[in-house]
Amino acid sequence: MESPPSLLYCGVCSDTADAVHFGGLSCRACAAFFRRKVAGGKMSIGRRCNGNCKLDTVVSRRLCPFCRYDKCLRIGMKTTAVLSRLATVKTEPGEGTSSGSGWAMGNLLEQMKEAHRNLENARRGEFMNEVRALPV
DNA sequence: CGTCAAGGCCAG
DNA sequence: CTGGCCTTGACG
Ligand SMILES: [Zn+2]
Repeated sequence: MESPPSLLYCGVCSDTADAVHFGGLSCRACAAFFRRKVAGGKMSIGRRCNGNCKLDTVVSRRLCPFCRYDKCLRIGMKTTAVLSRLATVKTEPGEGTSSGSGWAMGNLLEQMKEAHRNLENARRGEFMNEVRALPV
């Protein structure tokens, strides 16, 4: 089948995504980046942006590795999905509110706040990492 | 059995 | 470090 590439677009760089990754629309690049950042915990960012960088293109996204990570969480990607395919956007156990996924509902804000909370934790961890990652 | 998503490894 | 392709696993 000539699978039409027009359907999924990366919410981070607007690149063509072949599928949804970690609960968020992302291209392989962003997915791999996210996974390596979370799963591996490696990568030296060494960038202290306030998160006001405008990541909209395939070029601006690579300028700020942290901003990309920031946007990744905002588009719906969650670190909990890394190393676990059974953690994406699914009806989380415990929430039996009729029908409806965790998203697109009243708890949408909850998800957004959760992502933002992760950002604070991530930024803090990144800050310590970049400070300690200083060579000599 | 088929499809979708994640993980791993490779190349630039 | 970034982007991509391939492979494997799980779920439907
Ligand atoms: Zn992307």
